[in-house]
Amino acid sequence: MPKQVDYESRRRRIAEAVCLLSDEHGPEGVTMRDVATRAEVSLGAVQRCFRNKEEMLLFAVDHVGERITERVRTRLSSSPAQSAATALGHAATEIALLRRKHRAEARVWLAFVAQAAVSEPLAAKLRISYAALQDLLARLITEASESGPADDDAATLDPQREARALLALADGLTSHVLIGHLTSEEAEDALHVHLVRLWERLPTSRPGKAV
Amino acid sequence: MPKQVDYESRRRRIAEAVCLLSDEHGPEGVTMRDVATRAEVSLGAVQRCFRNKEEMLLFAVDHVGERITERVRTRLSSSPAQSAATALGHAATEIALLRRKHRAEARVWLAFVAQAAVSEPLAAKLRISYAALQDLLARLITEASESGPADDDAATLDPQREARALLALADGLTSHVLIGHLTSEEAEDALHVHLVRLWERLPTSRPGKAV
DNA sequence: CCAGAAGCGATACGATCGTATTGAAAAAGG
DNA sequence: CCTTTTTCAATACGATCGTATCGCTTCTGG
Repeated sequence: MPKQVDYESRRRRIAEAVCLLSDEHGPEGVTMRDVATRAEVSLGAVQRCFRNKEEMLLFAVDHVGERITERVRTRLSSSPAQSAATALGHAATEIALLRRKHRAEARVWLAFVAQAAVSEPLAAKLRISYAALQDLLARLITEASESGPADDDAATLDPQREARALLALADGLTSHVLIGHLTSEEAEDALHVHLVRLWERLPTSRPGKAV
Repeated sequence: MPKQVDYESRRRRIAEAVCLLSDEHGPEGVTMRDVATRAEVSLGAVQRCFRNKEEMLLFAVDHVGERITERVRTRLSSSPAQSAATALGHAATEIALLRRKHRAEARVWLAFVAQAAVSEPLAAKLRISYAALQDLLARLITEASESGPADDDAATLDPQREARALLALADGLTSHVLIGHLTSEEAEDALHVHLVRLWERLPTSRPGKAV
């Protein structure tokens, strides 16, 4: 066989280029040629990595999804959760992609979400990422409510329900920041308020204050 | 002069076609030719109505924005607010575009939001619509909190802050429904819960139950 | 050592896009 | 009634897209 190339790393490299270009012109605005140029490979190389453009975009959205969920996870394990509540705050803030550093990632994500409303295979990929994020949030909420005193009264909070709302709020805030309707400070404030109210409803005795 | 045509009505007719096609293929996927066909006019007619494609898309997004805000307004005036709280519920549900009937409108809106993250003039248009919606929500929240007993204690709720969060939540829920991560029932439930908790914080004596 | 499979960059091709242009039809003014 | 101006539909044009194809290089298995 001929020169062996690491296809996996090349695909990732191309996915990075797709993200950079999607950030600039939207995912539909990226061309195979631009991707090749940005990834510093030939057009033919891109074609050999992916059968067609759609496959390339699908791979890229998977790539972004993994990066985001992974970053949330590392953020959680790095600050080893003084309390589940603060961990939840970190996770939510991370998901909202509010930091200016991650503005590009947020734009890419939003662009793919919009595209997914029209492309079912893309939507399927996104659902996987969203389900993972929601489960993660729900788990944190569960931990947070269990870390409190024994919850004597019956059902206090439905973690999945709370996670759904939190995830939707984070996503909505992110898009509003992206189009300039909100400043990132306003968005962060809204997220903060939401979390504080969530904690107030936890059966925990001490009214947590950390964020 | 030659045959006089009503340009304004034609522009609206074309905008409708743009919406229909954006719902199917995304706003970037619409072509001038398809728009002309769908609007049952010639390509030349479309060109005479709008200098170029971008102008056409901008007009279309304005059109959708007006339709949405107007529908929210009429919904409010039609059910003459037994209480400001129920009016707020109606408004939020309407904004979230959760009804299947308005799924297309929601898709169009989401598509334009994503596009706006890349196109500043489009973002400017969207900001206007969002500001109008947020103000409307804030006004309703204000009314709702004033309808209660004299709020003796100081600041109880910041209407603009609550409106921001509510709007973001509605938007996030809508997009999650669109990509199939949530059912419209789950989204409606999340919105409902959020509103109930909002009312619990109102200085109103009677813990309102209507939605 | 060498035949051949696999990877490579470059180019070609057909389709489709937005926009420009063209010539005929139509309505108002003199 | 005829000129003039506006509108119309249709076609032309250049650019750009995704994809297919084609030699040439490069490395491995026998």
